[in-house]
Amino acid sequence: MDIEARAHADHAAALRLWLRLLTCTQLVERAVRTALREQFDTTLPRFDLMAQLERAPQGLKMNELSRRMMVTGGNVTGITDQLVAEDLVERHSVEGDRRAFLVRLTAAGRASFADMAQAHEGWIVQAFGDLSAKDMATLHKLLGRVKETASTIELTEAASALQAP
Amino acid sequence: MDIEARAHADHAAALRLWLRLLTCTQLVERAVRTALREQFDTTLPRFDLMAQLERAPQGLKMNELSRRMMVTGGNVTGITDQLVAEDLVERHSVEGDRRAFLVRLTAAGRASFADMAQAHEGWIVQAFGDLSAKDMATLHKLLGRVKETASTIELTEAASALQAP
DNA sequence: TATTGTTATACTCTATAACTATA
DNA sequence: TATAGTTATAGAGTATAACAATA
Repeated sequence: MDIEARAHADHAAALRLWLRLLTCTQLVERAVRTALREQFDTTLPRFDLMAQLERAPQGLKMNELSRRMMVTGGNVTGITDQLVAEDLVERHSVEGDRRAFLVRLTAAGRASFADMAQAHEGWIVQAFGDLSAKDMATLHKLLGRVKETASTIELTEAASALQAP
Repeated sequence: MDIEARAHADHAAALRLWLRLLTCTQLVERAVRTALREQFDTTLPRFDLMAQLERAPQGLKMNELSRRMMVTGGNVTGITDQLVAEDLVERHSVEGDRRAFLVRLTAAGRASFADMAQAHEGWIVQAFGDLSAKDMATLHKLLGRVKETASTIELTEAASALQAP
């Protein structure tokens, strides 16, 4: 196979891989969203926010939540407002910076999250359950490299892509 | 490690794997959506619909587009309407079934898609470019098994999950 | 001036359900 | 009755930008 043909084959393989990655994620994500709504009357971003707080018992600032959830600040405010209204999380003032808050789970929030997390774990184990521990480790490792690369994607301008040497 | 501990470890591995899969997909998907908007003033579902038609030169019926794009029919109608208005796709009547249409790319649609597909290929190759052909094949194969499993997820009721023997 | 967080707004994306026309 | 497609609507999810308060 000459260089050009190999490049073409690699490109096709990358595209196939991307479509399959997208399909897998959509299948699992859709199942999780539906189940969260039907069984717990909540949404994925709400679950995600609570999951972040569960892992950070000392609490997280709004901008840190925003970064970890990969969404902009306004959205975090809205979700936090909802959860505060339901007594699942609390805003605590921060010593020495009157602009900021630490958001924490309440006791009720921890209990609620524990229920959801148990069910969630079941759905995820179902989705990946056919894989051996070794297969899961392989996938995790390879996707780790994708994650590194993808987080540095530079969006080539269409024009310059066509003009590139 | 006893059975229970192994189960716990497997569950944790499945959860980690799911989070990484989700992160990878979100990173790439966000880059693609942004680039499609900025460089081609279009959206991912529009691109997806045109990609389906590119692979089916004879055209596809609305319900087949709906199935392949994994969205419900009303959405396909809306996207198709937009693309028809921009002369990128056409609805052709079907012999022998006056309810149905075959949707096809127009010449302008094929040209437009060719431009976008070239840029898209570049973005995807960037995202997965650090992987060898062998690594891509491994990922593709393992994700194929995830796809099979995930497409049959049964959403256990919260109550029954807790009561299960 | 820069940062933290909020508010207001608009748009994409999707599902649901009622509907029309045809099979 | 069932199917193909459309319409109307509601809600999730997100980004942007202007804003207030504080650093």
